[in-house]
Amino acid sequence: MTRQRKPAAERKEQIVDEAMRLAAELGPDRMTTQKLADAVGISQAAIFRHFPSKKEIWQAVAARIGSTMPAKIMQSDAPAMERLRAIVARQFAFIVKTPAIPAILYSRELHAENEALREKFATMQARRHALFTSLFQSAIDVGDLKEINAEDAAALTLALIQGLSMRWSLEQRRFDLVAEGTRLLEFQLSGYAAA
Amino acid sequence: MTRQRKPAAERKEQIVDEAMRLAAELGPDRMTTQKLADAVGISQAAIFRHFPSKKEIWQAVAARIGSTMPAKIMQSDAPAMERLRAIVARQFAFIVKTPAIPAILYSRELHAENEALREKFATMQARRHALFTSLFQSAIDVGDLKEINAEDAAALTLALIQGLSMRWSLEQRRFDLVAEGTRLLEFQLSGYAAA
DNA sequence: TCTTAATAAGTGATTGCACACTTACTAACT
DNA sequence: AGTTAGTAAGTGTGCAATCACTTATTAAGA
Repeated sequence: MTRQRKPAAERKEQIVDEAMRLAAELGPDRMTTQKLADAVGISQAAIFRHFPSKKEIWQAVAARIGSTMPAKIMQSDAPAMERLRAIVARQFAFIVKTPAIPAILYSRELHAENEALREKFATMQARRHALFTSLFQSAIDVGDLKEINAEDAAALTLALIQGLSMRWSLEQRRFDLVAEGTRLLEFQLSGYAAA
Repeated sequence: MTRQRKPAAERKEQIVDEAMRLAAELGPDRMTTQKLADAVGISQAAIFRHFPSKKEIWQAVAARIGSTMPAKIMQSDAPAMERLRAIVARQFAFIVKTPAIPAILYSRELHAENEALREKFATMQARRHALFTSLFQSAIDVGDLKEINAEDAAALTLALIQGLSMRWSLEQRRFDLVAEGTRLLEFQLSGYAAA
């Protein structure tokens, strides 16, 4: 076999790429180092030159997801609900572009044994809940929304995002996540408009 | 080892019981026939006297879940939103009593290779969506709710149930699913009340 | 500017373990 | 005595991880 050497940094990136693709395609538990090696185009043993264990590969994947996640900022002068819409839309679009996210995040198997992943998930969750709550609250404060419970509204929005993207992932991505997601968000928000 | 014989029917029930418990605890993919045998208190080989393959165990679990699922009927003279509340509450309560449900239903691994399960899931999903839609629609028709899109409201309610119970399952059932769920449903419905 | 030593990135073969499933035998009920 | 529910000890497979070894790339000394 003709060897195709690549610098380690590049190869590691490639391994992470393929790991994410395979995780989305087969499910995290069905991704073996052999399949991963085949996808990358190197031997199974070579995988372990770049990562000391399979677990480390998942850590790298988690790190990659974390680092490419769109930053949640936007020009702060836009109305709060516009910002919320933009954030949610961007979130859905990101998931569509990175289908490994629901596959990995919602996999019980990884959750059960990967402390770091569980931690990361909980933190993300809490941060988004706080962000959404503050957005709802400021929209209420300026009178754009009626007097609702901002925390509940935030929790409902989060459940919407998660429930929908999980179903999208399980149903082999058969429906248009962005369209369906933004449509349902629009519907949810229409109930809160100030009288 | 002292043998503890039991009639096959009883033993099969017990195996299904433990399979559900372990699936909820460890995730379906982490449930091995050895762990299952330990939990039941028989040898691993004995499992295969009662089920020809592991796949058949999952079929039996699916059948059990299907048969114990609460029927969705209620006295039809109650207001539609009361019926919806009752159905959703019962659904959450059932999940709490049967935590294997989200673990199995939302597992990619089983989804990927168990055609029957995927089918069942899709059918359940469609039926519930239709039921919820009709309930919302009749509440609108009698003037209990304002003129909203009943299909969207139903979809949002379903996403709420699924998103929340998945998170409850992943987070090791750390929060009170029934309380949180009914609270969020209440909140969702409050937006639709007729003016 | 050519050797040449050092290092980086690969390979095929193997190990050890966990798994689903099988086989040959055995004790308990009727 | 015959059937049934069990066991102990296997089999083969797939897996992550390791091993001894090879080839490509880089860099230093002449």
